[in-house]
Amino acid sequence: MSGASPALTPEFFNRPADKVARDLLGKALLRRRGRSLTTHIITETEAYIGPEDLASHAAGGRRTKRTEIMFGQAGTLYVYFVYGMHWMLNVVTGEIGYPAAVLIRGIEGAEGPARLTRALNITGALNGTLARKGSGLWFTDCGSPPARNAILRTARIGVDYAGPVWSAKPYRFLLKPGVYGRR
DNA sequence: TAAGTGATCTCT
DNA sequence: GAGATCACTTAA
Repeated sequence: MSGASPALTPEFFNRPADKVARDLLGKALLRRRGRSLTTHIITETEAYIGPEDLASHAAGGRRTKRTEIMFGQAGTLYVYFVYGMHWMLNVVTGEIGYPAAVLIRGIEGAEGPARLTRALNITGALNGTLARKGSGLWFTDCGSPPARNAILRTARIGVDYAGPVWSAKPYRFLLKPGVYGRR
């Protein structure tokens, strides 16, 4: 259960973002820095889905230098800087030309989107790279997927600016406490 | 509950 | 160029 498992492919990510977000729970995030390789179970994700999604950076189909990545190849890493101090790690999903991504919000041992990027030393240097084995960061299967009743769905965090409808969408996914040794 | 921190985007 | 905003965390 480590770098030996095959990496999740662009095909895995070329699906609706909410499905990808759900399926990433219990998967492994692998980080290589020099000779060190670490493996981390994903415990929390959020989906940002398409031009209609007012919580998304690409809401309204907005294409800027920053959001351009979200329109690109599924499986590409989207890493951006926010609040003057935090890096956020996302993976692009869906067809090229359709802006969508999944925010990785938590891994076992580092719950919280900024905490995990700090723990794994993830920065904008990874922005725009394809997540694949041999790059600095990629994903693998990690045993059998969690049971459906081990997964919680809630509204997304910190997206009140999106208005009542879109901030309430149940696009946040997390493993129930106790699953995969999570406390 | 509020401060911290700086890139990014939208107006002039 | 100026001003607002921000997919968060920490310390109180």
